[in-house]
Amino acid sequence: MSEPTFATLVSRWYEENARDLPWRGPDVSPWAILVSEVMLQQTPVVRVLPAWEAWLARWPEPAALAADSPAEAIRMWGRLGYPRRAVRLRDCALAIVERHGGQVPDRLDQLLALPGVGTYTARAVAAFAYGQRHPVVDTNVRRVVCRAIAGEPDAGPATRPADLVATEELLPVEPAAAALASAAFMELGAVVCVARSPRCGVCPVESVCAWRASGREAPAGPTRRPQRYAGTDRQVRGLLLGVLREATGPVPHQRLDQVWADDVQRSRALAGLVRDGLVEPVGESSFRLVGDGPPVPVG
DNA sequence: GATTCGTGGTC
DNA sequence: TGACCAAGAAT
Repeated sequence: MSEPTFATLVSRWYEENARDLPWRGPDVSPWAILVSEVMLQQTPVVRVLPAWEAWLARWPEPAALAADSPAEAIRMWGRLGYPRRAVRLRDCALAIVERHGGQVPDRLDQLLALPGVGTYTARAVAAFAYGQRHPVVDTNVRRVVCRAIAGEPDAGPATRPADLVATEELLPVEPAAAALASAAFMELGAVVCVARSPRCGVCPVESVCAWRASGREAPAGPTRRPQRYAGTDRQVRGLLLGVLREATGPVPHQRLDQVWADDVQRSRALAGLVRDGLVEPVGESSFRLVGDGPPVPVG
């Protein structure tokens, strides 16, 4: 008998220790999995849980969401952050209806062509919803592979093609086992091989970890610029959208003016929300979430 | 490739 | 307490 592979070690650990997340259930639809993946883009699991349940209770399939307004999608999105994802997810539902008869496609190229679906999400759906063999590399997998295999403290900020190659080489040949291994890598990175204080004492691959062997050196070089928030356009956008989200229908600009004193920055933020398809002008002096009521007369 | 894009929790 | 972080995508 040969030594168990890296994927086998992590998969065994996963089967004993995985969190009981609802989108991992046996009867979860590809649509529900797609929704979970989009919500989980940069948003912690604990905040996604209730939003995912509510979203699918209201829109159990793509056609239902496609038939509703962007405004309702934005409201249901709540405070998950990056609300453009809500609009894109609805655009995605429209595309699924128009291009694929309302069924989430199972081909990687078709998934990638959907709004709001990038390299990670397309592969995650293909693997977790359809059991295909694709490397699925998110920030967790990237960190696990960089540390345990390459022996490096951490990876760069974005997933690179090399990360996909390195991960693919770890996957079992059999597709279902490969999909399980991908979920296991993600879980390990999310729960054990975490960014700040990795729990090497309970790690299933501690004995073969290259980073561990090298003494767990800290990341080198200048740390990347921290993402500040206070005072940015993002904060102003969030404040503006908060008012529009709580309102029903158009809001006079005077009310929006109250959320931020700087006219220039406030106007820029509002224009950005309009450009991004989140907000639309109504008449000369009001704004609303896109589609939040009857169509705006043109001309 | 570097930026932009929310929100809230942790240490 | 403010820096850091959380299943990325689009430009």
